[in-house]
Amino acid sequence: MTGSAQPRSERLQGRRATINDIARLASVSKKTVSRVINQSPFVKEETRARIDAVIQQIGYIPDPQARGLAFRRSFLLGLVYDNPNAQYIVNIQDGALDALRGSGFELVVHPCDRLSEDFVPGVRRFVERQKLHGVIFLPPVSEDQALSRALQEMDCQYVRIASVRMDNTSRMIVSNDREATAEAATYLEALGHRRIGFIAGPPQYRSTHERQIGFMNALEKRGLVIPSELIVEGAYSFESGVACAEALLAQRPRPTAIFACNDEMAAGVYKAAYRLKILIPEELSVIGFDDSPMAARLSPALTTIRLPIREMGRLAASKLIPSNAPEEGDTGGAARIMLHLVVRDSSQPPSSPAG
Amino acid sequence: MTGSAQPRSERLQGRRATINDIARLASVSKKTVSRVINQSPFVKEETRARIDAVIQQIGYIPDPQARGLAFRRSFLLGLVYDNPNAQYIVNIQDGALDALRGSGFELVVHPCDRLSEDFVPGVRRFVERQKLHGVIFLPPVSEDQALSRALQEMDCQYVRIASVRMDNTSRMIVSNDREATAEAATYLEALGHRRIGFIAGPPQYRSTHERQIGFMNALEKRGLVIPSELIVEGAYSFESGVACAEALLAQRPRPTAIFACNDEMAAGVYKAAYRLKILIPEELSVIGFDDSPMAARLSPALTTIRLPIREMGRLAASKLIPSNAPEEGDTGGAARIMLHLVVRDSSQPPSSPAG
DNA sequence: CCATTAAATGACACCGGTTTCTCCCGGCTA
DNA sequence: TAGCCGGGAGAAACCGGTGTCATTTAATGG
Repeated sequence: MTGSAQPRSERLQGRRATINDIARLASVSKKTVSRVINQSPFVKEETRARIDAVIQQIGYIPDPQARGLAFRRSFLLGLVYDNPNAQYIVNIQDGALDALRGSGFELVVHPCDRLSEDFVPGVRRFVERQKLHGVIFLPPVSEDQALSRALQEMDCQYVRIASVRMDNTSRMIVSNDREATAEAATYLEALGHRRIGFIAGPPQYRSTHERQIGFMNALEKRGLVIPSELIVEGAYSFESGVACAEALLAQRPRPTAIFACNDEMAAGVYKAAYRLKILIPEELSVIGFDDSPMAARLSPALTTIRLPIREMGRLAASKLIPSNAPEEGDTGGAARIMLHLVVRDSSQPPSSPAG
Repeated sequence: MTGSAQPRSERLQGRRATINDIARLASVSKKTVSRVINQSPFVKEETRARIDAVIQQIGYIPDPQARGLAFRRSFLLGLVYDNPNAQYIVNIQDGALDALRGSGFELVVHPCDRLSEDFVPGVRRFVERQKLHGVIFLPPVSEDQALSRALQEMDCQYVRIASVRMDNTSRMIVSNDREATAEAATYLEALGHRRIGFIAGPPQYRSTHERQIGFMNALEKRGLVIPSELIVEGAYSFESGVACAEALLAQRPRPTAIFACNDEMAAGVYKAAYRLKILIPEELSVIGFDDSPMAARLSPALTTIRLPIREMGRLAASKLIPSNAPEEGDTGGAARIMLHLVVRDSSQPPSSPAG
């Protein structure tokens, strides 16, 4: 009895089970097992059941490397981003991973430097070496034209997350930055603000223009034009936010509200106000953009435009993996993400309305 | 002439070059090319040079999937973390990717839920399916005993990032939380603070105990014992920070300083102080822990203990990849990370020293 | 009942590498 | 000169799957 123990795992000592083991145990060829794994319709129900049973019993999991080798494609998705944005990446990531759960795909992260000489070749190497199943590009890489061209000839599907549609062919997750900033502008105007400072982003980002256009147009519609001295250009960084806010707050009459094109810069506004002993929101209303984790943690909590980052990541990933039920709102090409203003404690009517 | 053009890329039309192409072009067997790729010493210098030349010229890159299949191991590193900590993960990640650059390894991220039934099996599946070359565990997963046991039998090297040494065998990146909080405590005491509130973390984290012990011991050494009503237990979350701070600030006499065991909760202290119209730092000094991106963006900028997260990620990854020059400070087993207090604007001597 | 056809399955090569084993060759020893 | 040794290189099998195509089986028609 002792020698012939271990009835089940014949010859499978410690080794991971392979497709051959399953084939042998189910008395079929490995090809048929392969058919079952890949859900081929040409397998008799009875055979499929038998094979499935063996797979279950053994706890067999096909090797993604071997599968990928044969498929000439991996089961990896790439997430490509440029360093500076660091803050929200984890959320995109978690959203994407949400969509990937149970799909057999994994997410490989790949930061890069868009200004480097090696930017496009680097991304290209990454995609080709790993034979990625798909790639998600975050802004600002998602807006890069050179990369866009390189991708055309690379036989790799990808999704871009950006604030404007790039072309009609590729898949995108587009946010309606214009309408969102319009909403913020309308809100401020309705509160009674007339002297409003605007801190824009750096010109190389598409979102910069979108946000500014939406904001200004909405104000103009309500008969308000912001003088150019109240529009300053930031760099989407905290430090630039401080500097821009100081410039704005040095003017007389002082603006009663400042809209910053992202939360980082809005935090900079807080800092400047703190230094100048200007109270938020009593003497200055502040609105940001992103609803980054920090927004709700500032005191007072920042009124901002919510970017449903996680949801966007989820959508992007789900566009890249084969799935039976297409995501709701998935029109095949671009998916529009609706942004909205989240009113918190950093905004209120001006104490002494101008005009 | 027209027909026989394209002199170089014989038969290699659009296809990616393989080891066979290199072998053919260099007039050697594929095995010899493989030897060159893997830096085998048994290749004549002349042969190696010829092969290298062809590789360069063609721009050949070995396929990691095929290589992995033969090696029974992938060229992927896993980064396993539990969701809630989201904030600093990107930094660990970028640090790790720093170390991976050019190594041929890639990083696969894998969030998980430590409280789920499927936690250990899930991580196990991840590691085994992908045949990971190595894994990095972040706290609190890095402290999990069940996972630790499961890993023993899994033939996969891993590094744990944590605040205490777990055992002597496995590789770790350990931070000296005790000494760091001791430094903060000493600093506060030296400023003249006598009534100091302490917001601890949740008991299931090892770091919670470490930080508390270090803090309290240092104060005791200087003859100061914090009464139990000034020690409250938070959950490492913003909301818990608010609640704990409100509890502390409701006491009379009010504490003149509060140490929160992470920056999230410190931001909560800011919030509570803001609501109660208590000025930081004039009426209340606040110290946090982590030096998260938010710390410097709060107003006033938060005095906190800097966790060199990025550096820790870099170290962890470099411990997992084969490298000629071992990292400095790499003693093979655990690497100690030194933390230090970063004094910013949220701390100053109390306005009316107690005692 | 056999021919015809579609469904179901299997044999074998292949994906792009590595490992194992064998062979060849030149130099050294006996 | 035979015999041994070890560096250098190649042939063939293998890693664990999939593609192609042929073959078997079952279902249908005449």
